[in-house]
Amino acid sequence: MKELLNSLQLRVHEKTYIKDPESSDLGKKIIKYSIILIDQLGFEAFTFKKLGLQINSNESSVYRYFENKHKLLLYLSAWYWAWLEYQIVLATYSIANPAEKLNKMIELISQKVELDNRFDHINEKKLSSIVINEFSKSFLTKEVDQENKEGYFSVYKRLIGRFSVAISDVDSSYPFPASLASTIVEGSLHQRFLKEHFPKITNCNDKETTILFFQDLINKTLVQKS
Amino acid sequence: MKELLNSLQLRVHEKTYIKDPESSDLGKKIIKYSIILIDQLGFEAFTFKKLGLQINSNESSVYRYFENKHKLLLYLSAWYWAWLEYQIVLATYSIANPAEKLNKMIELISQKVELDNRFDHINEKKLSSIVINEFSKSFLTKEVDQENKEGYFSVYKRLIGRFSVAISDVDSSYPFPASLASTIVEGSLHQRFLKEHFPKITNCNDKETTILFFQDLINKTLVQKS
DNA sequence: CAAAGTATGATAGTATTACTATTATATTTG
DNA sequence: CAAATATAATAGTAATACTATCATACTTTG
Repeated sequence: MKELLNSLQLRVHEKTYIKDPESSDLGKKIIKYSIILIDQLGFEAFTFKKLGLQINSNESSVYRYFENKHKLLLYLSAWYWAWLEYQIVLATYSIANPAEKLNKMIELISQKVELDNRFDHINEKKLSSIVINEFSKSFLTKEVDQENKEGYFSVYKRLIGRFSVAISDVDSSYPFPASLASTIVEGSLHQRFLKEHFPKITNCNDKETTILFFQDLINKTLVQKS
Repeated sequence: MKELLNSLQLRVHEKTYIKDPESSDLGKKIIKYSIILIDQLGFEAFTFKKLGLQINSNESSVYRYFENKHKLLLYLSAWYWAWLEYQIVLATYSIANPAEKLNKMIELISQKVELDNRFDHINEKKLSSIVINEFSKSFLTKEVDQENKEGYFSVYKRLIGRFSVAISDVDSSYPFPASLASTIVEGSLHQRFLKEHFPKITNCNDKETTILFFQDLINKTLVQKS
């Protein structure tokens, strides 16, 4: 089992890249240092030129992997959501009780991310910061409908779908499972942002409170079948 | 009363602008057409050059009012939140029952915006679209802490504070009033975005359902004092 | 092992953006 | 009418977001 996990590779929608970054050393370097640089500089100040400089490679070489930095952000986000989905599926697979399962899912999505050494070139902690700070920018665009149609957000939507199903499994009569699911997923990012930058408009101040807030929310909102 | 309202002018943090756009015809034209253009092109493709062209003025003239388009977005957002706050305060001032008051607040923040003809040069419908699509970009930056310290987000935070107080007025024992408040305000924007672009991950499909979703959420989450 | 193919690097070039600076002109005010 | 102020026009700069071309190095395969 552990060996299986060690050779794991997450599949990301192949339209996000021109050449698969997992297919070469340079590609992996691009991923590794783009995560470091975007986290450090922010998405706006990040450029392929700076990335090329950082990895002792060339701007033009980066362009052979990704069309532009927006597509790179789509790639990184998709990877993150796929990674989280994987964790969630694995950790909740064997939980039979629907309420317990949903609570576990909320814990996994709200908690502080820890490094996953199965993926050497990806710093999941920094990547989760990027998702918190930049993911919204990947869909708040004029091209969102076209890109959605082309499937760039399918992993993200599938994850929300899983929450939606888990919600309905707890309370099949609840009328807004999808909205509650998307509110929790988006909200978990937002509360973690507020914790860092606008502490006065959140009560979440550590790992525990963020989880408790959302668990309390669903436990009160949903009526458990007994 | 009506006359009073007609001469109304909302105050926006004076650091967002170099010269107050309300103080001249050109300034009002800049506001009016920046709303139209940002809504049309999206924030990324919007430039002061295009705006100058649109209003038969000059790029350099626009720069005399706003340092850059980011500050303009801060201005427009602050105006929107001040406007919404005003509506909410006015509409709920006389409601004594806390639960009824909070429900009304949620209605006002979740509903589709209608034109307010007291402000001739501002199209509130388009402005609300801008807030839905672009507001997050105004704080998801590396400069957020500095700008927050300088007060650019104070109206937004004050509005969330009002929700937080209203929540505690309904249920003083509820442990996460600020988080619930920020989740509702952010969520109301997010659900309206999803309704347009990701309908599969929301149950909100019209004005009513968005309001009902959030009202249902607080009515179940909060224990009313009876 | 040589030829061909592929990946990367280096350099140059373009259009656009996000400004700043300067000067000219028009309008307002004292 | 003079002075002050607002706006317009033009030019210029550095950076961005690419595209194109060519050279070179490394890899595969016949």
